[in-house]
Amino acid sequence: MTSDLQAKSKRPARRKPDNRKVLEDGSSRHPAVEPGGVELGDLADMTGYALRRAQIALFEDFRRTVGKIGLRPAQFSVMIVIHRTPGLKQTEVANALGIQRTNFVAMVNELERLGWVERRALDRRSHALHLTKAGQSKLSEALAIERKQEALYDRILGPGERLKLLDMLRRLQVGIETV
Amino acid sequence: MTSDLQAKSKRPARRKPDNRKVLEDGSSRHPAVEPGGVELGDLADMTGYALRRAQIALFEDFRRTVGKIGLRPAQFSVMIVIHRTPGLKQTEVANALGIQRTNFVAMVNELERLGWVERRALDRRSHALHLTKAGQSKLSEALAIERKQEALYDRILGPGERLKLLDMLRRLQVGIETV
DNA sequence: TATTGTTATACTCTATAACTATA
DNA sequence: TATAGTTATAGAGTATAACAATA
Repeated sequence: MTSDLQAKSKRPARRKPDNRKVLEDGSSRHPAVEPGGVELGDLADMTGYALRRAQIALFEDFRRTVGKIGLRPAQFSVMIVIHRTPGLKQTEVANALGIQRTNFVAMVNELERLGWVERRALDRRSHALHLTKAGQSKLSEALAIERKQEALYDRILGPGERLKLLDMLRRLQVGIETV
Repeated sequence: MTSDLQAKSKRPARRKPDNRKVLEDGSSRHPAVEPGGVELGDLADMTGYALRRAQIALFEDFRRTVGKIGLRPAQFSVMIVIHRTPGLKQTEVANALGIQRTNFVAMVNELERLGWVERRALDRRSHALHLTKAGQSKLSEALAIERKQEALYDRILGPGERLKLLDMLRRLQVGIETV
């Protein structure tokens, strides 16, 4: 799967035959091929690409499940943080989640409009964020649904594997951010 | 880390003290805390969130490195597929990468404008995509940089772990998409 | 009739600059 | 002077509908 790029490959004109190997050991060595039968080439071995496709799949799964009760992923994450530590300021929540405070304003506006979050004046320039009763019950619903999906991921990956995945993802993220 | 949500927690007013445990075994049990010291709560154990943050970190890394020579992630992926199988039609490449053909038009326009990709008429309604010489050398440069980053990810994760991560990501993606 | 490429459009997410009022 | 919130704005990325030309 290395790329002899500059080698001016005397490649047959178009669409080379499908030589994909089926490995003997039955391990899930990727097919490196998408539905249409088109090969992904070097892309199939790249961490960032695998990460992107998996993340898209999980977000779509979120929208299909938790999304059914009207929560988007970002809103869900905000409500979890506020529930965990009531009274945080907007900037604190935004920073914790990697959201810019300028984009966070509209988000809180919408969550307030939906009646799930409220701003309480801390002093005259900062707001403490809290979940309303409705927000707490909405979050509770969402967490229950999400827990079921995590169970699905557990079954897909096999025993103990999901926790290993979480650990690797965090190590990778932290490792890259601190280089 | 379970959420006693409906339990109407008689939680102390604000900002509970930092009770995070440092595990004895030195394993990388996540801190569940972001830079500002704000806890992520249930979010810290969710696959989708870990995936999202890791993916953002890797894309930023991509922009810092491969991005330096003027390629964005999506352009990179398109050029890899075209290089792997020259002569594919627009729709084929777009499908393989999960891009809608309607959004793919502007992408190919830009890649053509940059002189890296060319459309060749197959018949009078479909175009075969090919890399130009400049496109091949640009891709070659990009692949070399990307390979170095993969080596970094290898070092961060430890021996053999990156391949295990790739395998888990693909199994998770396929598992979710085929439910 | 189905396919291929295309335009137009809209919505979300994200990024930057600049402003206000407060501490 | 620095901070918290805000507005305006622009750019990606992504989604749908509709259309023309062609197979």
